[in-house]
Amino acid sequence: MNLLNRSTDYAVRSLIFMANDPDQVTSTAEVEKALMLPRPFLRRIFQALEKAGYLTSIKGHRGGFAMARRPDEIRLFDLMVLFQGEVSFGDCLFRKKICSCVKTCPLRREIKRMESGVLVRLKKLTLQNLLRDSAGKRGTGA
Amino acid sequence: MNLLNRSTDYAVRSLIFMANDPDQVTSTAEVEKALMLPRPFLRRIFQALEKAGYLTSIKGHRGGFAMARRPDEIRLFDLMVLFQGEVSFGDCLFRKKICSCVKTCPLRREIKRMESGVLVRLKKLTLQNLLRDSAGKRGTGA
DNA sequence: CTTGAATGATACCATTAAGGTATCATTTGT
DNA sequence: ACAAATGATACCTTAATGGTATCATTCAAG
Repeated sequence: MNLLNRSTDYAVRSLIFMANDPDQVTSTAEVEKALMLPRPFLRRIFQALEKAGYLTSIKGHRGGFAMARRPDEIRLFDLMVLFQGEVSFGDCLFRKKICSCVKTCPLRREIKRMESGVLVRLKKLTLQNLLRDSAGKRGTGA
Repeated sequence: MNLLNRSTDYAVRSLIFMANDPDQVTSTAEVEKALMLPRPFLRRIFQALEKAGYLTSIKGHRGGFAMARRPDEIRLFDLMVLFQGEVSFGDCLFRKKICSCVKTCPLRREIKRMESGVLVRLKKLTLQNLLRDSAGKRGTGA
């Protein structure tokens, strides 16, 4: 199982990388090289980040992307929503409909309880928190 | 996202159902009828539960399955392992190999922290806990 | 004023896993 | 003997994920 999918994961890694030089313009090519992530995929991710307001894009020769928000304004939770949709552990599995017993289902109740614990943490966790630890210069980033 | 997949989910529902009459032999046909779950799929699930020691099977006409363990000995966590494999939030996504930075990756560290919170709960949670709440007779089970 | 390096927008593709079905053999109560 | 059950296993279908490709546009630099 994975809490994050690739898009989210790559987005976080890239943002950490870029946040080490917040004013610099970074091209997908650079990120590809530095983090060894596939460029076309990165492009799609960055475009999404741009649309969502995390990055600004600079077009043309020597273009690229630059941070549009401070790292403490970027929450992991929001990135997950962006790339994975609703974050939830307990989508009812009962034949795709909500089963009649949602309200009382003890199993779901427990699952939801665990979910909310994780959600609290995810919503608190910002890029800044991750940066603090990954300390320092542009290297492997993570 | 879902913490449980269908197999686990159906397994839990079925076990709850069966545990309401622990000594009775229950056929997949009955469970299909009562819980409206697809019989061939249930069969596969029950066979797995039997192999893993949760159920005993009675072959032949009027056969079926019976509980082989007490509900307080059946942990959700173990069912998940059985039907979903290792329970983990943070399988490294970095191109399928463990990336060089596993040890220090701040992202992974956080993910693992959340994971362990959930694992603690999952390992504590038994069928008995779920039964207590679902209270009573064989009905919709949940 | 052309060239090449970059993004914008989008369509396409391939693989895998999940969910589910089908089949044939065997067992066993009636 | 028959019907109703499991044992074992192979097969199928679909959707999501991860990733690629393409064409148009922008723009700095020579």
